[in-house]
Amino acid sequence: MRTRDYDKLERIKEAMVSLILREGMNGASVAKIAREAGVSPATIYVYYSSKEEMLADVFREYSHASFHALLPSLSQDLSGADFIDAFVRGFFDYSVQNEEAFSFVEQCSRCPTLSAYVREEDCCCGIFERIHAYQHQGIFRPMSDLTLSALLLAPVRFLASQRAECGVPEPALSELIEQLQKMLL
Amino acid sequence: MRTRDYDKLERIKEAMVSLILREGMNGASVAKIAREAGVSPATIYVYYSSKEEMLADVFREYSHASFHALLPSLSQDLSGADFIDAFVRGFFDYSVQNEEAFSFVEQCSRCPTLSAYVREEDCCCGIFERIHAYQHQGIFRPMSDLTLSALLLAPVRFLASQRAECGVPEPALSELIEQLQKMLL
Amino acid sequence: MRTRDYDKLERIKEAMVSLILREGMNGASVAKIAREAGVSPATIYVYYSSKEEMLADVFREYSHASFHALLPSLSQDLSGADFIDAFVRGFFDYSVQNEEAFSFVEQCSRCPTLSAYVREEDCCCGIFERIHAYQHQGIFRPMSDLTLSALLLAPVRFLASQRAECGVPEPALSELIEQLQKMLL
Amino acid sequence: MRTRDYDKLERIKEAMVSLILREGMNGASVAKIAREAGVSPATIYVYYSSKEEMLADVFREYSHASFHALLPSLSQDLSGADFIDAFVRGFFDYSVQNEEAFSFVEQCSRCPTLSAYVREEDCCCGIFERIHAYQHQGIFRPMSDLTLSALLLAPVRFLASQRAECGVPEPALSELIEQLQKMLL
DNA sequence: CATGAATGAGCGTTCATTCAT
DNA sequence: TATGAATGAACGCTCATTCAT
Repeated sequence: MRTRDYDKLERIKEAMVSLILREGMNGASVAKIAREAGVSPATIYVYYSSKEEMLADVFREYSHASFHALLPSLSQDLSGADFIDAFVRGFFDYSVQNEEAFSFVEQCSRCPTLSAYVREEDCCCGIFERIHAYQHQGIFRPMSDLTLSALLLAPVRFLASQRAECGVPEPALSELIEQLQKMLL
Repeated sequence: MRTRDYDKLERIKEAMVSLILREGMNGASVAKIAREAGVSPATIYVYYSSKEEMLADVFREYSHASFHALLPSLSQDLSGADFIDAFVRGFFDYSVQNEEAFSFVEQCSRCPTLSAYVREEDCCCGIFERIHAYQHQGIFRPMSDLTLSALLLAPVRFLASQRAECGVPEPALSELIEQLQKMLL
Repeated sequence: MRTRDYDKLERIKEAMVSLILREGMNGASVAKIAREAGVSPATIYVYYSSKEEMLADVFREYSHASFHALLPSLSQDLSGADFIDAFVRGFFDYSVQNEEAFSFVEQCSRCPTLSAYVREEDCCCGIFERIHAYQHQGIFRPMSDLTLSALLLAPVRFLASQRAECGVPEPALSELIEQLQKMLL
Repeated sequence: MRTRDYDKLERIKEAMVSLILREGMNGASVAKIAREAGVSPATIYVYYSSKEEMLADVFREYSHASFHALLPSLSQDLSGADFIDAFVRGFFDYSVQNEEAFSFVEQCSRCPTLSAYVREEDCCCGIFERIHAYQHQGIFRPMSDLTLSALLLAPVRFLASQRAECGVPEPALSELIEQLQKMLL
């Protein structure tokens, strides 16, 4: 059930990420966000104590969201290959469908003043726990988490970010999955 | 008539990327850049017609620079495995040594208003030509350029960006190289 | 929520015309206007969306004001000669007493980027209606509105603008009135 | 014979008045004037010690020019009526044909910081001498110079300034001449 | 004489934030 | 809670002018 105020907060967050997708971090001023959300600038300060806090909060929330959204589809009994397939496709699809949130998180995570607010390992811990389980079973090759992130997350994000320009044909995704399966299993 | 002082221009560029590394895109105002470069704000407009043009120009220049710097060390007669090793280490080391430029490019390429100014394939074409040669010889597995970028560039950039926080131990880099060799050859 | 302070707005307008009288259009910067009005520069943008809009708005308002102020003293039952006398003296006196507004309007109406905002015939229509009535009665000589403006308005404005330097002795005004009566009746 | 440098100075003056006609006094910056004249900003300071001096000088020059241009056509032996006709039409035509200079002078003469540089009576002295001669002969009615200016100059300038918008049909000019003849003779 | 480079000061405007209701 | 008004500071940029050649 959505209360009216929940709507207001939600509209503020959506206005912010939408503006940031369209105009970059510089284009998202408090006044513009408020106008786009249909509230007064002062209202934003009812929910957040500063713009930085707002950015950090939403950055945190959206950083976790993609992984949380993915978990249900990664049931425990998948084969290694199917797990990789499901994860890569799920992560990619989610990023594409939530383009605004994805672009927002990508921008925040490169920004020196914001990146410290979110530690990647806190976001994808659920996923990594499952991979660790696979590794203990000998299904996944042993590999540091950092390498895993570099190989599993970075390429998918890259493809998702290229989609707007290149369209990322299905083959590239399949090709990537195939290579990752070869590499990780 | 006074002649242009290209040392001044260089200081402007360095001030800009340095500020952006420390404070993010929002922190790099024209006034701050000028102060840090030891010039007047107006001087910046002798060399660039707008802040956006300045960002785009330097973004373009630094985007190419890392690949150009790499080319000499990628001699034609390397084995496939050595090529991957040289490229990954070279790319990583360059990114770490030129931390400011690397962070600047990373931020720009995520910014919707700037990313269009630089097309990745225009930057790394020299590298890709060599890989295509390897592919024709059957040394590299056939693979689309997009997939190649996703697998070769994105993970290394990821590790380079994590270095500040995690320190990226040598093992992770070796591990990555090993996996990439398996995958691409 | 705070309510708009129309006294503040009035001070802004007065500061603007006062500055423009003293220093010309170039001398009236937003910052100076704000300082003189005792408000923040940003406050001006609560009431006007740009400096140009502010100039145009006040130009429009003050252009109408002098004619509106005159109407009451031009009662319908004046003889032709008395009408001319009352109009000329009234228009002159108003211009002299509201020196700042008068100078402001004179400057704006000569400025190519502002003059289009105000059409003279929209300002003095009340006056011209009365003259048309006189003309229908055969009291005023038939004459195009343009000629009427040239003969009735332009000379009075000229005298008003000369006053600061020459002091415009009373005789000149009487002389003018006398000639105009001869000409128009 | 025009030397190259004379051309340069002339181009600067023309660029200035042209810009001021198109964009108003605020739109005519030294840089824009220089660009439009095809010279360097610094070159302007070879001829004038400051922008204010440039404005004042050209204001003075162009203020005199219209009256000087008129004198030849006002031969001594004209009848009073013909003199008025020749003067009004000549003054009007000159203002229309030299639209840029006319608009420039009109703007300068209303500007508090510039108007002091030019005294009207210094410009039209030649004309007024002739009128004084007519007055001594009893052809022109006795009248103060101020009133004369108000009646002869102001209305014509008014019509000239309206021309751009209203087109000032010939009739208005004839009508004005007729009235002025009635009044002054 | 003539120039493009260089500048400190100032431009019009918007910023993130707080005030008063 | 929610608001439009209000703001000092800062924004990107241009100004009139001077410098060095």
